[in-house]
Order: sequence, then C-alpha cells, then structure tokens
Amino acid sequence: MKSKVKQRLNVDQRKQAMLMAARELFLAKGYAATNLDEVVAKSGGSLTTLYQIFGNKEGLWRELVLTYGTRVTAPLEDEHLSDGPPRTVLRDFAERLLTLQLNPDVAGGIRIIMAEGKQFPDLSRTIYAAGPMRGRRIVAQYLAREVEHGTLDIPDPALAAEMFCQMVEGDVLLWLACGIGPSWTQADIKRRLDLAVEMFLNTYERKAAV
Amino acid sequence: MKSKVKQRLNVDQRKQAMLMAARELFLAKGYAATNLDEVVAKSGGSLTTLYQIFGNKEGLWRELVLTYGTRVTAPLEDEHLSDGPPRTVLRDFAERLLTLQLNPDVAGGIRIIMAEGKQFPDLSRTIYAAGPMRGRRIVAQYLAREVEHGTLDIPDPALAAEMFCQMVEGDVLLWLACGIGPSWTQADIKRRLDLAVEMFLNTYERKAAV
DNA sequence: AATTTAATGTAATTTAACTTACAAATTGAA
DNA sequence: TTCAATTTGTAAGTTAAATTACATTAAATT
Repeated sequence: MKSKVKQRLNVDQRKQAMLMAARELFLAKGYAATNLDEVVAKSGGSLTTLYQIFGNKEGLWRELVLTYGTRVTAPLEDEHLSDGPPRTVLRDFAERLLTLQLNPDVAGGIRIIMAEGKQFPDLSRTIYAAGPMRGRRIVAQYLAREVEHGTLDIPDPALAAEMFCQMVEGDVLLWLACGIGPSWTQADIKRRLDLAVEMFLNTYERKAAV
Repeated sequence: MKSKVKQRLNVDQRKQAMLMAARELFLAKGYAATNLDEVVAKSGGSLTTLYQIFGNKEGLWRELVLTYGTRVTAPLEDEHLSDGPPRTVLRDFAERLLTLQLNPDVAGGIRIIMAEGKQFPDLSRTIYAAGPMRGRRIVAQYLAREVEHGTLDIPDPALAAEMFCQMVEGDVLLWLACGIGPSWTQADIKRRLDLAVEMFLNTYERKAAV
C-alpha cells in the first residue's frame, strides 16, 4: 500500500512521474491496451496536465521511447572495453551484452517497439540504430583495430561482429518477446559465453604457421 | 482493377477467402489496426458470415495464426536433410533456414505474433515451438546423431545448434521486424552461410591428432 | 492578505470499431 | 414453380478509450 499523501508537483516533476508510470504500463500491456486514465491514476496529476505536456498519446509514447531507448546501451560503449588480449576483451563484452539482453525491461522494450513498428516506423529505426546496431558496430570497430595491429585476421569485421553478437545473445530476445523467460543458471550463461568466444577465436585467432 | 462479378460462395470457400484477406491485412497493419469491415470488403461476403464462421475477431486471429503458423517450417523438416558429410548437410540446412527467414511474410508473421503476445500468450508459445524452436531441435538431433557416429565431437548439441542457427539467421528477424529490409546480394548471403558453417566446423569437426 | 498563475478532478464529447439485428436476395431442393 | 435455407447488405446498438471543457483548488507572487 502506497501512502497517498497528495502532492502538487510542478510540470517537470509531474512529467517524470508520468513517464515512469507510462513506462510500466506500456511494458506490461503494450501500446494499444494501455489507456491514459490508468497512466494518470498511477502517476498522479491529471489528464489535463498530461495533455498539456505531451499533446496526446502518441506524444507520450515518442518521448518515452526516445528517452529510455537511447540510454540503454551505455554499458556497451567503447570506453568500457577492457585492455588485454582479444579473448579477454571479447569475453567481457559478451558478458555485458548478454546481461543487457536478459534485462526484462530491455527485451520488453524492444518487443513493444517492434510491435508498434508499423505505426511508428521512424521510432523502430532509431531504436534499432541506437540499440542492437550499436553493439555490433562497437565490436566491429574493435575487431578492425585488432586486425590492423595484426592480432587477429578477419576479412570482414562487420560480419564477424554480427556473428559473435548473435552467438552471445542467442534466442534470448525471441524468448522474452514470446513471453518465455529463459531459465538459465549462471553456469549455463558461462558455458554459452565461453563457447561463443571459443568458436570465434578458433576461426580468427592468428595461429602459428602450420 | 478486379472484375467485380459478384459470387455467392458457400461457407468453406468464403472462409478461405476471409482467411486470405485477413492475413494480408493483419500483416500489413497489425492486429489492433485491422478492422473487420476492411476484411469483409477485401474478401467479399458479409460481416454476418464472418461472425458465423469465426465467432469474433479473436477467433479469426487464432484460426489464422494456427493455420499458417504451423505450416511454415515444413522445408526444415528432417526428411529434407541431405546425405553426405556434415559440411554439406549443414550448408544445405542453413540455406533453407535463411531463405525462410528472408521471406517477408514469415518475418512479418512472427513480428505480429510477438507483438500480440501480451494479449494471446498461448499463441506466441505455440508458434515459437512450431517455428524457431523447431529448426533448433532438428539441427540438435542431427548433431547428436553425428556425435554417436563419431563424425563430430560436440559436448552440448543443443547449445551448438542454437549457435549455428543464430549465426545463419543473423539480425534478419530483427531487421524485418523493425521494417528495415536487408539489402543483401546473393554473394552476401553465400559469404554469411559459408562463414557460419566454417566457424562451426572449426570448433567441432574432429581433427586428426595434433 | 489579495491576486495571479498553474495544476487538478470530473464529466461531457467524440470517435472508432466490434458486435448484433434484420430485411433482402440468391441458391438449391421438392 | 414454389418454398426453405443460406448468404448477403446495411444499419443500428454497444462499448471503450481518446480528447476536450470547465470549475475547483493549491501554490507563488506582489
């Protein structure tokens, strides 16, 4: 039970509260099935204020998607790449990538954005570029650098990066999207990540001459 | 321009026509945005007949999903696996799998089913099992057989199968789901498939002793 | 303290689509 | 040819949710 001390908030605070409430509801029920009365009931404030801030339902949706959707991939960014040999770097990255995917909010978000893609195609493109594509590109750039340094031997770093990420992510997205939570133990995850790195390096690590 | 010779069809014929029309509309606009008047306008017949046959909108949706969704994976089935060494078999399978994914109707279908998963969770599970999961399982079983024959050396065939399928499919599903058609040439496809098989066998093919 | 400004609560309006009702038209059988 | 059954066309009923209107109340300013 929440204590219901009524507060009058200013626009900015109320806006944040509404975004938060909308996020939960959209994640739980999807775009069409969420109605604005519920949002207001959850966030506090009033329908009037909601319409003042966001214009309409679509406005609320767009603001929400762009706000949250572009923050998510922060842990994948370049500056978090560890130093060390490719095996270490890739293993670290893989762990961060899978952790991200396993977050139900992330997968749920991608799901809904995909779902509403027909209605808001520009949003799904933006999110795809900021999200899944971002990870691929970071890996590809890293691989390209390693190729220059002579550590790895990769004809097509972009393709290799995609393969690597796919192996790491597995069916997680599809699972969560279908409402099937993956029931993996830590050991399962470790095995998957190790295998992905292993398969990758088996092909691309520079071997001593045969 | 269609010639509009009005035809009175019996229930079965009309049902097929309605399923066909609904399929197109649902694929194009999603579940919520498709209205039944449009379906009838496209299929011919009448709303009355539609309700007699399917009960309501949900009934139409369920029938459609189950009818088409479970037919799709036919080309992946076991009996189409070629004979020959693993390299050949896997390459063939990979080609069929990717071809399937590249079919816009298939990807579009998965997209919508995912989209409506919150409303009809049983459907998305059924389709996941009949679709994506099916392919994984067929590969896993094949791999297990090869392990028994001593051709390959794979500790965890299920995991290996998933990795393989993921490499083959790549981001295609996500792309199409986000409305980004992949613009691959035949050469791109060939490169991807070859690489997937190569990476897989680099790890699992039984090597002559070092 | 009075006044202005901004946020709130509620209810009316509008819209859109699902669903149902019913009369007209067509087919098939007696 | 006539009659029964089935399909069709149209429109009315129902519901649900987005949007708007307006009076009320709390906060901020003078």
